[in-house]
Amino acid sequence: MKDRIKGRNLIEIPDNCVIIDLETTGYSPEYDQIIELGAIRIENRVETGRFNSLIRPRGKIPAVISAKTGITNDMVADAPTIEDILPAYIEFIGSSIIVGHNVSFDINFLYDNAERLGLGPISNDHVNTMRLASRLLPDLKNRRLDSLASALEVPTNNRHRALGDCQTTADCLAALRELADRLGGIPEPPKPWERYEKADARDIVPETTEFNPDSPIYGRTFVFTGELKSFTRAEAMQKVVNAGGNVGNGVTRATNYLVVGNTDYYASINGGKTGKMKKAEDLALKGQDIAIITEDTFIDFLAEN
DNA sequence: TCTCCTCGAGATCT
DNA sequence: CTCGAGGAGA
Repeated sequence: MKDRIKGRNLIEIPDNCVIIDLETTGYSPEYDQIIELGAIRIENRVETGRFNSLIRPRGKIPAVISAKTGITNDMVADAPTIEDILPAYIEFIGSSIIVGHNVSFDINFLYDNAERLGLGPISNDHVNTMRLASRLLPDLKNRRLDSLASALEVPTNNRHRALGDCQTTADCLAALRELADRLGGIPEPPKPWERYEKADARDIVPETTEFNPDSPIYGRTFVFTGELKSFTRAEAMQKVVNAGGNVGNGVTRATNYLVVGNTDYYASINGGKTGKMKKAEDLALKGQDIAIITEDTFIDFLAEN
């Protein structure tokens, strides 16, 4: 891998920045070339200038790229070369914070071309709108620019042309700023354990409408305690409702089965029984149709479904 | 059960 | 970069 002395990757929504986008002949800064440069300067949240130029590469533009961008060999026949135009582009950017969608892609192309032409390292601090999207719109199905714009109700024009994508990114940045203001800031990324879905019985809904009435799970109400080995608690609850059973968070008069996972930790600090286990035993003594079963028995139930 | 870590895989850009 | 799996320690 190539070592680049780049600026800092910031998590913020700057009031002053330059939004950039490049069109290239491919994904590799080493083997592919820039065929269009675009930039929009933002000062105090207002556009104060833009830069746009097609670039004539050495050799031909691959057909797949022309299909994607609409940039053809004819269009760049009279365009300047990267050597002609890059100094002006870098001057336009100046020392501003650079903003872009997956901005490392664009910066890497700029960095390598600038280095090759003796124009010094591109060491500007930068903001990646894809990262902002992860923080502010964590439920997005994907983080492509189209999806981000759609979620933020930002119109997209001239997609896959440099200036068009700059404009889309600029509009998304403004919308993300509003969203951040509403949320009181940019949220921290979820901790690894926070990425797992919480096991709240009220959130579990069946994924099917066809149940087997002969299943030992059908029509019965399950509650879990301890740490399950074969699946998360949410997954186990899902399996129950998918088999026509019900789930609860705690042991009640409606509970038929208490499934016990690994309770070693509690066993080490308590009398070996969780509160749910004590309550289940209590209800069983009072004649309730409730049984305490192991995770293995529960798995057997699933197999009979 | 809660907290926190590492590792590999997948995503995104043209 | 983020996410999911899996494990360590309390």
